[in-house]
Amino acid sequence: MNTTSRTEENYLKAIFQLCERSEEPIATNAIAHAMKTSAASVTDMIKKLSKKELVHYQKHKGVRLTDNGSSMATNLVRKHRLWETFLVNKLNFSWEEVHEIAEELEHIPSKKLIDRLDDFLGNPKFDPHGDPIPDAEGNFTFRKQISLPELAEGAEGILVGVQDDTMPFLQYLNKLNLTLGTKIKIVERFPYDESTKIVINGAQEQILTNKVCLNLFVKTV
Amino acid sequence: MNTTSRTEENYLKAIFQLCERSEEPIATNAIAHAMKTSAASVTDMIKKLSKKELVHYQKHKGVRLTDNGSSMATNLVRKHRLWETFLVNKLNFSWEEVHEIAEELEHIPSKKLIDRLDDFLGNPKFDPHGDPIPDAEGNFTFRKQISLPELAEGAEGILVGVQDDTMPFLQYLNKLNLTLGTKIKIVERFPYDESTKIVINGAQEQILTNKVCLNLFVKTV
DNA sequence: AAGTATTTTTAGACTAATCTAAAAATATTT
DNA sequence: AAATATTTTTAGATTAGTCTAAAAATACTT
Repeated sequence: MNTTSRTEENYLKAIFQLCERSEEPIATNAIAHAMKTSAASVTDMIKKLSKKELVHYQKHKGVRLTDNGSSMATNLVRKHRLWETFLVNKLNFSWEEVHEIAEELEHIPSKKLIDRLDDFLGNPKFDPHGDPIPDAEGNFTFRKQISLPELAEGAEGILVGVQDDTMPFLQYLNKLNLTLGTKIKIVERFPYDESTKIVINGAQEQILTNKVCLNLFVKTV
Repeated sequence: MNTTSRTEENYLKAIFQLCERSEEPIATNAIAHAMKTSAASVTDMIKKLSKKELVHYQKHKGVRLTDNGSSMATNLVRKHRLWETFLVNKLNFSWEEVHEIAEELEHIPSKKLIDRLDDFLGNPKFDPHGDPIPDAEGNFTFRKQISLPELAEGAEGILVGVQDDTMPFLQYLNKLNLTLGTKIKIVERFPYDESTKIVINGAQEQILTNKVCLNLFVKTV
């Protein structure tokens, strides 16, 4: 059987996401933490993925995705983000509700399905959290974006993405009226507590903590 | 854990479908055949479902769904048929392609998802094969329909459903231009080989075998 | 009603994914 | 560089779902 189980897919996706943040091989423990499982289980699975040539692996040296593993993971990301877009744009879900459901939908296997869905949605390049959606060949669209702390005092930007896409953060942004496409102007920075005063859509003033600012991506206008 | 696995769901659905055709308890072998597995596996699973009170079961006496089991199965049918409708109506799949993909999609757990999908599709009452879609409470819409052999010679009907929804049959119907909504007139029956001559949409003449006729449902106009 | 055939259940083994606990390897500290 | 701490791997057990083969129960025939 040369098929890939749901569990294997989840490991591949977790490794892919850890790879994005580091050049180094990924540690067993890091994967165990991401997958909420034990290091022993990770070792077992790594051996299995290695046998299938989806990861490069040497004992005690951590793990990297092979080209094959990487393209499988990219395809999962594509499916995840397209389904999220469907849920928000067509079924009127809000951006913080969709992650969990998309975790399930991303494992539906048909390529034809996902390509038809892509067309149905108008071949979107970014998902409801501003993350890029790879195309059928695995190419990501890059956007020149900067995090809010990089935006100069007095400058303006459009909110185009978030770093953290978990429920609590997205719900907090909802409360602040911060949705994708919102215009943000940096009014003043307060070194004392690293907070930032912004104006939202030229109207509403707001103080943001540094933690929030680090999780917001804007493009300059 | 009071959750229901994918495998358990598939057994429930198979039993539900067997129940539709008989008043008698369902035999272990019948389930084994439907699930393409061994009788031994079925016995194991039946015990498990029985412990969860999803089926009534006595050794050697066959199996029936409990109210609980029945409503879970109905919900699976609802999900299956709504997804099929989505695939055909929104993603332009043809009616013979959708069964396999819907077998996967029906296991996605969110109730909110399926109710939103239902609304998005305009709360359809029948799927692309003419089968009724139960509502969120599990109620089926019944339609007065008869199979083609019940339609009198000279009478007309509109094709509203098929008994067999497997690929080969549906593809055969495609070749004959027989799709849901087609007008069928019985021209003449030939007792010699039990075949039937029909006219499709008042234009195309066609001979159908009894096997095909038995699988077609029409409503009279 | 006795014997045969069929169906169903039990028994025991297998695989995938997981766990805990212990052993081995690597990294850090003094 | 030795001692300690951490990380990773191994070993052995567990669970869900499956299998085959044999035993038990039921059904069919004559």
